[in-house]
Amino acid sequence: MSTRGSKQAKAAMPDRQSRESWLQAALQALAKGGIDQVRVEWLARDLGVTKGSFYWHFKDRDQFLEALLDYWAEQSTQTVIRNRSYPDDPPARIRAVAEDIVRRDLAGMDPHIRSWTQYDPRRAKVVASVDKLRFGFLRDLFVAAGYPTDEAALRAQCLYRYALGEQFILARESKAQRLRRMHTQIDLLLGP
Amino acid sequence: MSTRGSKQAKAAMPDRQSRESWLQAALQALAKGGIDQVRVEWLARDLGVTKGSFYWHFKDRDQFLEALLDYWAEQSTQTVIRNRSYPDDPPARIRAVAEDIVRRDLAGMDPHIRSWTQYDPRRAKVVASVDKLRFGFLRDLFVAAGYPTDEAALRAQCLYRYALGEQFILARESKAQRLRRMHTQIDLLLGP
DNA sequence: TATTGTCCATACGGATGCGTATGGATACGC
DNA sequence: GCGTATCCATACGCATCCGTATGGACAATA
Repeated sequence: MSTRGSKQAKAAMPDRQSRESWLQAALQALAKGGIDQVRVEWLARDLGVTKGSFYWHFKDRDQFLEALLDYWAEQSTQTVIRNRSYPDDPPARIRAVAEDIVRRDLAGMDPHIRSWTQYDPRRAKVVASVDKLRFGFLRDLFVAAGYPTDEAALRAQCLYRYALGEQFILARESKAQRLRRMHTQIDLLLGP
Repeated sequence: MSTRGSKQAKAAMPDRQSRESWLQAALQALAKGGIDQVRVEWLARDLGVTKGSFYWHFKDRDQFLEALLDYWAEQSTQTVIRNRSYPDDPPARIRAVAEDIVRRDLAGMDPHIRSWTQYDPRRAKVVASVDKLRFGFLRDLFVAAGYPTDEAALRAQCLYRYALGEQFILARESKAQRLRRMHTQIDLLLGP
């Protein structure tokens, strides 16, 4: 974690930030309180530096937010990619992917991301492409599990929205509870 | 619409605002771009008045946001209440409620509400109570449709999260498309 | 050691939005 | 018609945050 400089990372030079460390900090701030928690000076304080660093790495806040969205999209699709190389057991893979969605730290970020991007066509496009990728992957798994294409799409949509909605329900439940219920849910969707 | 004064509304006195007209405007702003679009001076501009009005009706912005959340909660649960007096055909009622959730103008507001309230325990509590009410209503319908309690809860959870997730998917689809797919979805959940 | 490149600190100007103070306008009871 | 209550306009101080300008610290290279 925390890719330090650009060329080498020897030992000294404390608190030198990289582009990515700023993005990482922003992602954490975003997860905590939405996009209006992503303030240049606050991130700087979190990182222990000043704005000077920020404006060296980025042109301005807008461009930074652009990069942030891309960063999120990349992180959010790695979940999918990583699960491509799973043993050839569709139901197990479905469970794995769904679990991954719940388990990741990125969980809980979606409401903020979507609230933020909803009314900006450019940004909405990025989110839509993430949705498309993740959904398509789920659908293919249902197809692989033996359902005809329509049926598979339907069930994938149900599961995807379930996983999404799961992040927005503010009930105080343990992760274990959530996972268990999601498993039951998947069993239902893998039924007849 | 636009409840005018407090006592009577004769003819003159243009642009007198009520508490509720402020809340209504705020709700619209919220739906458009999240909580940081709810700014006192912007709402004033929208309503054609100045801040003076705002600070007559409300103590400050915080108290106003408090009231706004309650206002949303009230609006969001009216959907449920209204459907309590529906003919005694559980599947039909399920469809009606689900449609209502999609159709209402409050649809699309949820991501903003949840992004806003997620990390504030007091506010999260309000949202949680709304969820509880709406979910409970759905679950009872599934029970009425003949499922045992666990099964009913499971299916209700699936449907509720589906309806929630539906608001967060930014895909460009018509309302008709969404409704049609939701119907198919419900058929799946009303299956064996 | 001198030089260059990388990264950050400091200090400032400007914009924006919150909250307050005060007075004005209109409607209503008497 | 007069006083009072209701509701809003105007103008101000204040804090916050963005972006820039400028110089300094440190490492790498020669």
